[in-house]
Amino acid sequence: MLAAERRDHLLGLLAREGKIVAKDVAAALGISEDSVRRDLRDLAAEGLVQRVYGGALPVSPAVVDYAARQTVAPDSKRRVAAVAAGLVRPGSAVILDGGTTALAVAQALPPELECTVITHSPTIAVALLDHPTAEVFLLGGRVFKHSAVAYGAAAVEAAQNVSAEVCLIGVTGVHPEAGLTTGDAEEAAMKRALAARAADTYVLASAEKIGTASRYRVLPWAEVSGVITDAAPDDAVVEQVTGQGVEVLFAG
Amino acid sequence: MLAAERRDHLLGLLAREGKIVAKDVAAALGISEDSVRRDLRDLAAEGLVQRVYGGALPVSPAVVDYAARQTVAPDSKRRVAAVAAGLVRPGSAVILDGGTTALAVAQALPPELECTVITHSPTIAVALLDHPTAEVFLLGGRVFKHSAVAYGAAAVEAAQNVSAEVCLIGVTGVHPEAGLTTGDAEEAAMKRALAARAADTYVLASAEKIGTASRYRVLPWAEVSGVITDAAPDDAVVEQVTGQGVEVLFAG
DNA sequence: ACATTACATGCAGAAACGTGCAACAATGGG
DNA sequence: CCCATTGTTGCACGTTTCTGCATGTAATGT
Repeated sequence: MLAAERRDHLLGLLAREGKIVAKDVAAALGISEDSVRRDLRDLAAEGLVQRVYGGALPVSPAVVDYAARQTVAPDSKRRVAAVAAGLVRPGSAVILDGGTTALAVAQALPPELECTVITHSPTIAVALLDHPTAEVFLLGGRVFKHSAVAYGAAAVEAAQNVSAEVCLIGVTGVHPEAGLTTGDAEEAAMKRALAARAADTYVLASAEKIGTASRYRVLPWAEVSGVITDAAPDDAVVEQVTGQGVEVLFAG
Repeated sequence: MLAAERRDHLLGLLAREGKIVAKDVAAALGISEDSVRRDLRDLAAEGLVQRVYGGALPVSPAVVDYAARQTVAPDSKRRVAAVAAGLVRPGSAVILDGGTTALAVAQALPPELECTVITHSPTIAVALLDHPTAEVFLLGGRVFKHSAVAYGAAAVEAAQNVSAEVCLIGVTGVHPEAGLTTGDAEEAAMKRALAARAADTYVLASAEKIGTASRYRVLPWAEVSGVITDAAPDDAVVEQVTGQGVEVLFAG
């Protein structure tokens, strides 16, 4: 990340959020707090920001848009997302399904991680515009409002032209016998197409989905490499899944 | 690799990614960092790039700031967008290019209007999730951070499978002789592919773009149905354009 | 009052920079 | 055809700039 670029980023952040917290920015960008402080000092010298203890504020505190606040995912989702993000190796490609947990994964990708993200979710594509190094490949198709992702024939066809090391998919049901399930047939087909293009498929399964099943099957256990969940390790259902030869990663 | 070719490559890269890192470009092209630095120095002398430590940035980094994308468009853009939205007939399909003005068009579509929106901008796709009736078809491809749209070979290919009544495109230059121009060759090709799939092509041209030209031509006037602008009707350039047989719609 | 956090300063390693120089290719007379 | 000139490219060198860590100090909060 270029120094000048970082300064632009700070100004954009200030315009968007109305304030800058040095510590948070440093963590978000993966740089030291010293650099942020130096940048803020310089920007303040140019009169572009107002330096305050702990960060900076806009010079004219009048016009602040708090509307565009990014909503923060709940803790459980964030923990699952953090583990999932850890599966993405530098230089590799990852297929990201839609849904809020997958979005959390995108936001959890370390800023310095160079990787390719393949997704059929425009929401995730937009979220990753902020990411300094991630390359995004968007799978097109008809966009469905309720799930906010592209699927259907065109999207499935587009998926045939990509491949990746890892695929991270979200489902509505995770059941020992039924496997992974979801509530819509087209959606199931799309997820299946995505999983087929990756060497390993991991499922993002927050605790409340464990043990439930929906109408349409996405994948049988045989085609799943692992499940990432925040459920308890001694959960009966989880143990049954483990018995199917599926790796279970716990996001404690 | 020719020197001039290299310079074009740098300008394209800057338009696509929003930044140039000297070290990375040198590695990617297999040339020395010195050559890249020399090119950047020359381009900066011509005012085409802004030289910074480690690479270069666009001359006006504010033009496509992601923060600005999210906030409300200025009045002039909103007026242009309103006129453009009026071109979309109920039940018809419209191809929407990327950019802030096109986003404003998406936001200006009346909620009760049933239409199909075809776009290569994930930002617009997300914005239209709110729209109750609009059907969105997303064109996939590699997503470029700086312009926040998908283009490249895959996106152009995806565009071949759609068609629409109207195409609304944004450009960086609108010039009587040069026609419509933009700063990146790939981007120009994408816009061209979009325009080719619609019966009528209209250009979103806020006043400041009138009379300017960039390096790469998108379309000649013969292939443009009309221009939507907030420039003055008696503007000399506008009158020249009208003389080319192009309809000019004023967003007063 | 005390612990915690933020800050400034100094320092060292790393990275980027500019300059000069030599090798090389292209152009243009002679 | 040959040679000189010009311009470009990559390398080597010393210099400047940046960055993160460590230290000590100031500000804040409990």
